Amino acid sequence: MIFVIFVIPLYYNISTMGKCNQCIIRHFNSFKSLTTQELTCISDSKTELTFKKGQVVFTEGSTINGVFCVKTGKCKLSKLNSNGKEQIVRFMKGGDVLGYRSVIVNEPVTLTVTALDEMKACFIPKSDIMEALEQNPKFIMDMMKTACTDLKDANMTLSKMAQKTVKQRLADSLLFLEETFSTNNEGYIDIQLSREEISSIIGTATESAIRLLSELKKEKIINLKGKNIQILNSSKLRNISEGF
Amino acid sequence: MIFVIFVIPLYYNISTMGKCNQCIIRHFNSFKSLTTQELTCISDSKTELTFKKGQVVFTEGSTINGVFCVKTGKCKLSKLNSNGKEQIVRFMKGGDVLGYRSVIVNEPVTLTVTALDEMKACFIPKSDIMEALEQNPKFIMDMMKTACTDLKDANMTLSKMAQKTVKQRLADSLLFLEETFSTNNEGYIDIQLSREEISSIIGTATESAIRLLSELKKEKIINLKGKNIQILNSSKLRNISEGF
DNA sequence: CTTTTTAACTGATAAAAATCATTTCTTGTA
DNA sequence: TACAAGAAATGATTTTTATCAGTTAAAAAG
Repeated sequence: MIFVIFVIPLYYNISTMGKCNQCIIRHFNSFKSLTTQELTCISDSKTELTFKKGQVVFTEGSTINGVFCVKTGKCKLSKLNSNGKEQIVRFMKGGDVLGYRSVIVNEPVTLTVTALDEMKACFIPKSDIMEALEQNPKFIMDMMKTACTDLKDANMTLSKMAQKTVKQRLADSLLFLEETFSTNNEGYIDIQLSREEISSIIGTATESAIRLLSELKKEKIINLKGKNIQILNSSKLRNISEGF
Repeated sequence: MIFVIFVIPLYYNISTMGKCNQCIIRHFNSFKSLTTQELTCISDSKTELTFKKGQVVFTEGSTINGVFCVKTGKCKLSKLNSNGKEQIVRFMKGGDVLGYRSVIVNEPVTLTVTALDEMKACFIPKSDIMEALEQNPKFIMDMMKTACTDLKDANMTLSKMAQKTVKQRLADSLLFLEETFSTNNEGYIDIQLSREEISSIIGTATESAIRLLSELKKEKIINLKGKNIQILNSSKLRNISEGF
């Protein structure tokens, strides 16, 4: 049903919408539970931001005073390790809410967020979010469910990371990326990542990631064109991921 | 302040306490936010359970109709991978609440829980939990914070798993186990794990875990006596964990 | 108290992955 | 358009880790 709502107004220019009330994106996240009054209140205090590709939204350890509701574009959430290597923990796209954990627990953020393409997001002050959480039981329940789902995903990823080989993890990540970001009209996964970033998802050396991508290409399981990746044989990829 | 409450009634036999009102454990989790009335209600419908070492509380994929509030003992939360190997995702002990994610999202559980020693827990029916969540804003906020903290920990673990070597992960895990379960009067970490379980935490072959434990023993960084592990030099262990 | 079973350990070897070195390709810029 | 800088790719080598095989030690069963 949500999709119907989305499909109809595609010809809108989302980025110029000023009122939360009219924002389609909210139907994809917990903000759908907010009342008209709450949305109006947020509309008045929110800031619309645009991040360029590679621009950092916030850095691990910093204090943020609100959440970012992603409207368009994509970003990566990563952690810098003691050896200086980046580990990508998850991706976010339109509809996702950035920084809610930090706001709710009232702690600095623990992840660094970097835009992967031109990304537009609304910054909503902490006070508005906290007030809505306190006043609106449906809203807090929805946020809670988001947190729980994120937790489940994190545990799943953890278990995969720990037990799969690099090749299995790469196969798994490619399938995940296609599922999350779909494909463009040429059939390529609709996200542009450097080889280094791919290696940061699967937690391996960049050279290893490159080598394995080339292998998969040679085996005609994927197709590579610059940073574009196309999955040619997803069932084979699934088999690799499962270790067959 | 919470600790004061705990220290005084240590001579109670916790396991025979019938009333949630009088239960000390709740001061360590979200149940501290429940009203007397809510606690009384839960008291009436809860079941007190005892699990033997090795006993399974619930299995991945099953549907549970309530949460388990752990009173004493320890358990492991794990996931079975396609290759048949277990991955331990986290541990729980007295004060922790098991299964809340499943109850809130209304989905089957995604982890298997197994007791690691004699474990006592109260089973609280879903209806009681959901009612309290809906009625008591402080309670849902506390649960939310728990979920957020669990999420942060899961992301941290994920990043560690992905970027550290097996030896680094082992060092890290030993420090974590000591921090979480403290040491007994002989100085050993107060949890008994098989070598296979240790390898399931760090995601490696059992033989590798054994070999690295022996190495650490030879280097006088740890001491081993059967399943008991004592950390002799935690700063060296920290250095290993950080890759120095 | 033995026997049986299971877990812990050790060595040898194979496989996987990281590192280092170098080349080729892209991309942005003068 | 040419050039420099960075990214991607590839080969050679080393290190790490898994697997296999076998021994020893500990725990459970009779």
